[in-house]
Amino acid sequence: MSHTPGVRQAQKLKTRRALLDAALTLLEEQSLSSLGLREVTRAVGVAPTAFYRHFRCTADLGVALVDEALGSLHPMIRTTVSDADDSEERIARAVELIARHVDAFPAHVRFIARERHGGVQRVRAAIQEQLGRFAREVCDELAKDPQSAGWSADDLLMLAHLYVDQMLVTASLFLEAPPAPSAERERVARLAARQLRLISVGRRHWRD
Amino acid sequence: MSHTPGVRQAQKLKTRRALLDAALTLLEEQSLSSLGLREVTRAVGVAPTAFYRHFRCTADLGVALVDEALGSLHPMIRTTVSDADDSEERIARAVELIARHVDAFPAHVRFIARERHGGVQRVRAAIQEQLGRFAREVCDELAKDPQSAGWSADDLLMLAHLYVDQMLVTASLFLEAPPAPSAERERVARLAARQLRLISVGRRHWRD
DNA sequence: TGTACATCAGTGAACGCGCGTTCACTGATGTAC
DNA sequence: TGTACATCAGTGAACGCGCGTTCACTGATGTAC
Repeated sequence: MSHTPGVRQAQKLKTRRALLDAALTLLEEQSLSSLGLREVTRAVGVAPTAFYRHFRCTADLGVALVDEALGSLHPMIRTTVSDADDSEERIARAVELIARHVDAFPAHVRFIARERHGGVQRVRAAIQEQLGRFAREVCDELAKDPQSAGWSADDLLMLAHLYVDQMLVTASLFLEAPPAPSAERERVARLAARQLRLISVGRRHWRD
Repeated sequence: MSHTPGVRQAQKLKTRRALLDAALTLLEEQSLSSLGLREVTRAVGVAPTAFYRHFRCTADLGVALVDEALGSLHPMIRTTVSDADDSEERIARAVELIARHVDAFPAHVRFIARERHGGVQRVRAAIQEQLGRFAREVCDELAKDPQSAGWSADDLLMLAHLYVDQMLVTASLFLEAPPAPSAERERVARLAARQLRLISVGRRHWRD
């Protein structure tokens, strides 16, 4: 039981952070299943064997990255969806929120998009589980809306999955577009907004 | 100019097929960026150097796989969408078509889902291009429908992308569900049907 | 506060292994006459 | 049809290299008294 944080533990966490950050950078141009342990330690500037003080293998590191990356996506998706009512203005704001998140955490977004269907089973499972939790949370959010009166729990969850998938599709489109003020980016934003709007229209007339 | 097919060319094509098939099998449990040339030739039973008679590297092989895999997806998506009108029955049939396609070409579907955002740039680009062509084709199909009267070309393309993405999401859900008659599979089918229905409802009331 | 011992994050040498690529080759298939 | 030569898909040895993992280690940090 150490009450003080401890210099040693602080240094260990710092190295761990450096390993995670280096991995995330390396993963912008390859998949986790080809990421080498030596690559990561080389990028950080520690001996290869230091890796084992933090992770048993690169797959373990991948699982840790999932938690980090989806931890940062979490509030974004939540806000986007609770904003996902009908008004044109609110939809535009939601899309802008996604765009900003992609700008702020491009490596996280890329990692999740890439490894969601990637070659490392445990990482895929971790992502699926987290996205499932998101969908259930979005579902709860939607349930509060008076517009959801008469909807079965099953139908609300269906809609929640549609929103979550749509967020990811949009995020990955922003990822490929040039960053700040570009025509391509505007195009993606307008596309995403109209797709969200179409889903909202479907939602409004679902029980007609 | 050889008028006869030629024993030699036939044998070459046979080896090429074997390489592609072996790669596709190996890619069910890893990503293209970690697929080794020696792995593939070992699985086929030829010398590693034989690989170079067919492809310059595994990325080239990947691009060849994209064309094959999306060639087989092509008619499926087309039929699905041209069926995507309102009736409950037609939507159910479209979903069943997707399910059957996943059963028939699971490795193709997995490959596309995995490499769409995977670590090999040229393969990603090839997939994006093909999916773009699909969307435009679907767009043409939608344009024929009287329901599309008053839709701008842009809005139709937006809807087409929504359908194409939705097809892929659904296909990849079927991929993870146990195959023939399972409760999980039925659950996925019903979910997909309701999502398609919600999109159809949105489409019908788009111009309200 | 000072001392003696324990912990443990990071080291560096060593290992066996499979990788991608090169090269000169072989021998069946194809072609010209 | 038969012969002589060209083509080229697949071979097998060899290469240098970076990989993941093991091990005994070092020395700063932490702990007990």
